[in-house]
Formats: sequence, C-alpha cells, structure tokens
Amino acid sequence: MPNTVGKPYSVLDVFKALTEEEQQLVKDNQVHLTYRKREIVYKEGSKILGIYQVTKGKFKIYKTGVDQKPQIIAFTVPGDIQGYRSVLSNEPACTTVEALEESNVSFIPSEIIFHLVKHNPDFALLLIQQTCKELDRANSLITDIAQKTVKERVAEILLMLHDTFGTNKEGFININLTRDDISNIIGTATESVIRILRDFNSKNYITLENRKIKINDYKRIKLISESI
Amino acid sequence: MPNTVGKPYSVLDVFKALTEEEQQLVKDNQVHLTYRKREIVYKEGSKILGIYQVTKGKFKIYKTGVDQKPQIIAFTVPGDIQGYRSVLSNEPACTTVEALEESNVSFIPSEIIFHLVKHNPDFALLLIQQTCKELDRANSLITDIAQKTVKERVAEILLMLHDTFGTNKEGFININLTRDDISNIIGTATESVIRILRDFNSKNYITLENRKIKINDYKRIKLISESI
DNA sequence: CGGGTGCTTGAACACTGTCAAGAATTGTGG
DNA sequence: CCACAATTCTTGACAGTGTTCAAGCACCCG
Repeated sequence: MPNTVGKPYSVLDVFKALTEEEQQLVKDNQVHLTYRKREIVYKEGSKILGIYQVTKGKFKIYKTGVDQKPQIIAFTVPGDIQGYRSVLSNEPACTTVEALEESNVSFIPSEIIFHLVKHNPDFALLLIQQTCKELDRANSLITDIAQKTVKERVAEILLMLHDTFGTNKEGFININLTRDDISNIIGTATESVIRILRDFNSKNYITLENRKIKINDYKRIKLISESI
Repeated sequence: MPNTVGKPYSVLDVFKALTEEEQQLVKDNQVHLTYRKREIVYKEGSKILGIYQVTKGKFKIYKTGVDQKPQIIAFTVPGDIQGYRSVLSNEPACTTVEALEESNVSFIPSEIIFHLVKHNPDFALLLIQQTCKELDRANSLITDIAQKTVKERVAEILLMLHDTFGTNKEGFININLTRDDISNIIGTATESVIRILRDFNSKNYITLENRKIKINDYKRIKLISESI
C-alpha cells in the first residue's frame, strides 16, 4: 500500500453537492475574512461558531504537545474546509489554525452547516468522505513517524510540499516554512532538519536559497523517503 | 488540551439514530461472523463489501509500514464499527483488522449503509462525529509519537490499555498482547519495550506475569507518561 | 515432550537531541 | 528606505537514547 502522507493534499469540494438554492443560502450567510501571516483563525480548545473555507493562501494546522511544542498535523490548500469536526461534534477545537501568509477564508455559521447536513445527504456523504481522507492521511503519518528515520521523513516531507504547493518559475517550492516549522511536522530537532537539508544540498539533491527549496533530483529524494 | 491517546476508547452507537423500521432492515440484512485469534477480517488494500460491527472480543487495526512492519493504529471495543471509511469512500481498505482473541462481528452490507446515510441525516451526522473522534485520536497519537520518549509512550499506552479494556479480579489488564504488539503501537524496537517494562516492574510500578500486566502505581505511570 | 514462538539480556554502535556560540536573515520602527 | 533588533539559521562538540545483533532461556501449543 502506498502511503498517503507523501501524496499532495487534495480537496473534495463538499459544496458541489448543494442545490442552487442551498448555494445561495451559503452565499447569503458567509463572511469573508482576511488573515495576515502568523494570525490565528482559532486556537486549540476554543469554541468555534462555524466552519472556514480557505479561498486564498495557506495555513498550518497544529496541536500543542509536550512543553508547548507545536506538532504540525496538516496544511491547507485553497478549497479546504476547517473547523467542521468541532462544529459537527459540538466540541472545542482540537487544533490551532495559523496563517503562513496573507490568506482569505470564507466563514459559514454552524446553523447553515447543520441545516445542510440534515437536508442534503450527498453533502453529508462528502463530508464523511473528506473526514475519512484526513483520517487515512493521519494514519499514514503515524506509521511514517513511528517507523522512518529523520532523514527519510525529511525527504518525504519535501516531496509532499513539492506536490502539494507546486513550484515557482525557478523551480522552488511555493511555501515559506522555517526550519522550525519543518521540524515540527516530522517531530525532530530543528538542528537535525538543518543538517539533513544541508546534506541534501551539498549532494545537489536539492538547492537551498534561504527558506526556498528546490528539488533537483526528485527520484533520489523519493528513494531516500522510501528507505532504499 | 489533554491528549486523547491515553483516554480509553469509547464508541458512539451510530445505530441509535435509526428508526424501528431501519433497525429491522439492518437486522434482516446483517450476518454474524466469528473470528478466532489471529484471523483477519480484511486486509489493507482489499475491497470490502460492508461494515463490521464488533459484538464481542477485540481486534487490532494496523497499517503495514517500512519492511512490512505493522504499525498498530487502534484497537476495537464492542460496539465499534470498522470498514465504513472504505465503504463510504468506495476505496480499498487502508488498514488491516485482525482478531486478538475469539471475537464476533456483525456484517452489514454496503447498500444498507448507503441507504441509511441517504435517508437518515442523524445517522450520517453520528458517522461524521465518530470519524472526527477517530481523527482527533489519530492526531494526538501523531503528537505523542513525534514528541515523547519511548519510556513516556510505554507508560501512556499502559494507561490507555488499562482504561480501555479494564482489569480482571486480580487487577491485570484484560488484554493479551505480545511485546511485539506493544512495540508496534508505539513505534519502537521490541527490546526497548521489554527493557522499559522490566524497569517499571523492578521499581514495582507494575507487575508482570507473562503477558499479563498489572498497574500498581497508576499515578506514577501517569506522571511518567506526561514527561514529568 | 519437542519445536516454535516469544521473551530477555548484554554489548556495541548509530542516530538524534541538546547546548552553546556566532553568522545570517528577516522584520520593524523611525 | 535604512538601521537596528529580533528571529532564524548554522555549526561543532558532546551526551544520551534507542536500535541492532547475537545468544540463551521460557513458555506454550500440538
């Protein structure tokens, strides 16, 4: 079975199941919000009043672990919805959502979401499928973190970032993460990430330019990520 | 936020949302199956044709990782449903389900589940909530494995097993796992688990009797699990 | 009661984390 | 837009945790 951690993030457009009337209902009740870099949409433990669909930009999703160290669980891509777990289960948020750059979201109040789930089974089904997708990814991440070495995980995360966010015209991955962020994805020390990136760089598998990363030898990185 | 890995498994009875008529439909279409120790309900990658509700016994749920090494993702308790992700997303199973002891399940064909999701929004909502619960647990497990030491994880897993499966009259945890199983939950070498269990045993925090484990000093184990 | 599986231990060593210090980059206020 | 402050990055040395390998023992099942 191929793991799914390394697969690019993809999104089910859960709203495609809506009737025109329902789409209008969403439109009439949604609120557009803008977040600047480092701004927080909601915090782990807080009550939230609706769901957030990302329309532009990127967010990191994390939990707070030992000694307040954040553990990054996921990233968003445009189209992603966040907060629906908390809303539908009527529980406090179990993760924090923080903007990585200037980003926009559309906020849709809980009542609307409940109304849609209650009246549109296709919408409910898509929501279940989206959750299952996330669960599958989480399970793969567990397996990876538990079994792979730090070097393998760094390689894997590079591929995932590459495939999820794409590259600019020079081939650099379209995301601005600190070394610390990367270490908080794979659960290791910042220095370890730095050393491994430097190592890949010196072997020319990747090119580093401050926070920008270009993958030169995709196949090689792939092999490393698969413990070969 | 308290982590949820250490919390005992609990189950939402998703079928409580059914009307009498629907319950009868399930009853008329379900099939009761028995599995002996080590028997496999379904394997990662296989197509499955319905969902399985555990009525008696215990199963371990795992993914296959590097070098075929299994990574245990979860255990079942009676009432748990398995396979619904695969069914509802119409994708191959992403985990393997294997009996830890003589166990019974009730198999309910996909069509019935789809019918219920389509016609009973409360059932759909419960399914979403159940999935969200599992997702939250998975996220906590990621954070734990990524950030805690092996000793802390062993302590945490002991508490989880204790709280999930309870103890017999002598105080031993009601589950029969090999050291290898335990190492496959927390992602470490079998020898490491053995050494740590021996250490806890020698300090009288726990009592070992072959595969049976009794927690003598719950508070101490709790402290260890929280990196204190 | 024999074979297989699982458990246990020791020793060597590899990997990763921690600490500290300095360099580079990024962000901010004027 | 510049200068300064703050943050992030980098490197080295070292410690410690955890893995691997190997060998022998214990338990359990047929």
